[in-house]
Amino acid sequence: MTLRIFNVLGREKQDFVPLNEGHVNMYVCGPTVYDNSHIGHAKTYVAFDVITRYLRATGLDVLYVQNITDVGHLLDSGEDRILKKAAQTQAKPMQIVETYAKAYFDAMDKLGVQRPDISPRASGHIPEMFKMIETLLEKENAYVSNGSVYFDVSSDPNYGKLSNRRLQEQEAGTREAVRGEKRNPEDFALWKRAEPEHILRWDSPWGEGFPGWHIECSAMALKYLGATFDIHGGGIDNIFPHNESEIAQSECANDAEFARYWILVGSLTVDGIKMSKSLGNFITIDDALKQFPAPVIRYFMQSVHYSNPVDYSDDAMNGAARGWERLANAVRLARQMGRSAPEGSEGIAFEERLGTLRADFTAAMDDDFNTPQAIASLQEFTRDVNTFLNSGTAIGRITLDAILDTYEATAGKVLGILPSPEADSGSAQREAALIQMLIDLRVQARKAKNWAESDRIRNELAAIGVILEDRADGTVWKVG
RNA sequence: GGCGACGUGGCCAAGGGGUAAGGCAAGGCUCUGCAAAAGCCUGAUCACCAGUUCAAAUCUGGUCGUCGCCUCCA
Repeated sequence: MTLRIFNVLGREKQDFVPLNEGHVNMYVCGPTVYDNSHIGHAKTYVAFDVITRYLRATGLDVLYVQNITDVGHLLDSGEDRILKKAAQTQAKPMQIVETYAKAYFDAMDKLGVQRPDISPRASGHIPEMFKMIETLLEKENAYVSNGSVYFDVSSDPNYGKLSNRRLQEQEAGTREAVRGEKRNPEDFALWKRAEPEHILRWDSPWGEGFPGWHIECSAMALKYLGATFDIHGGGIDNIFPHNESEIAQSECANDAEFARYWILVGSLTVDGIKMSKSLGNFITIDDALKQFPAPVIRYFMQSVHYSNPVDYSDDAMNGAARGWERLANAVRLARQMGRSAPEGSEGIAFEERLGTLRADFTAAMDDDFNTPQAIASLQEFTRDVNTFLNSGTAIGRITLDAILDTYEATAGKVLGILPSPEADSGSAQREAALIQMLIDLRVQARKAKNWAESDRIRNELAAIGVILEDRADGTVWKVG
């Protein structure tokens, strides 16, 4: 079975064949760091995190580049969004950038998103952009106008091939101020002349200015991944004009195909509508983490295929939380049983079921990273695991470890949704020992049928977040 | 107006020509001092209409509806 990917370029599912066998070069459009990251970012970057993890799990060597945009883009008011924020907070632009770049990485770390191999910043690649712009000028794909440089869309017959947009059909609704400088309204800026009040500015062959809206990705992708690379990712909302323009610039400048596979992620809405500050439905990742643990958020994001839009709502999140809980409980039970299990391989016949789960999981992921299907496989598997663990038959350490290894290889390493293991630190061990002492006391009370005392211990532990569950073979605990 | 996605049981959501995965919720049951956890059982003909076909939720055309993009956006 080979991996198949829905290539937005061409809109069909294709066998994935890397340019260089065994290696995958991937570029994903990163965030503009001018504010806290929200759950829409979480959806996109969790998706590419899982994609990267899966590619690596299949043995591919992935080089994952994701930019940090820190040069600002124009707002429709004509203001630069980073400058706008800087004015609001009386801070220097680069202070804003630094603050939110850190916040972005913090948020991603908390979500268990593995960091890209390279996180290049636009502001550090101005020379690379110059070079590409100059090439485009030499080849007459671009022209200078009043201190700015524009890409001449009419010079690229392929413009529109990703988004299926043909020029004539678009509204010519560009801002008045800029329209006069362009030959065609559809032309986009490679370099923009800086007005006097513009703080973020660089010297350039065309005067002081700042980079256009799309050139950074083209320049950085070229630098780190080469003219042609395997996968370009991002949010579907950037398909036009951003991704389309990236392709145009790069393919005209490099005389080579740009990205071979385009993977674009569906957007996230909140209660059915797009997040926006003015609507007050803007949910940051930190807000979400106050309500739900990271694995639940990941589970939720992956319960819908990456290419589909997902709607964030209390009902959906609570459903995801309960569903995740079921998987997590089975894993935690297996871990607990492992601590007191006999060393042997009793119950090893269950291994056959481990094999089918791995096969089902792989088949699902090979089919365009079908995480909802993969999770369904895990849920069915978990039903069988629960039946097995609760069957009362002796289960040896080797068998329990095999079950846990299987969870780790699928839900853990690839999906990143396993509950964190109980820490091995000294204080955690002390805590566990104390809890065990209380459990032992309660066992005495239960033997004496002292239900009041038994319930008191359980309730008081519950109040501090330790949940006790009585099983036929003893009492287990978990942090709730 | 143009481009694109989508409409599957109360909710979330896979599938996508051969007769509807999975999760949540609900009800019943088993286990159980109670609780929790876990397991078992119960439910949809796939927005609507018209075609193609031996066969359609899956293909084609149309209708209605929802969402996103077309200006920065993950």
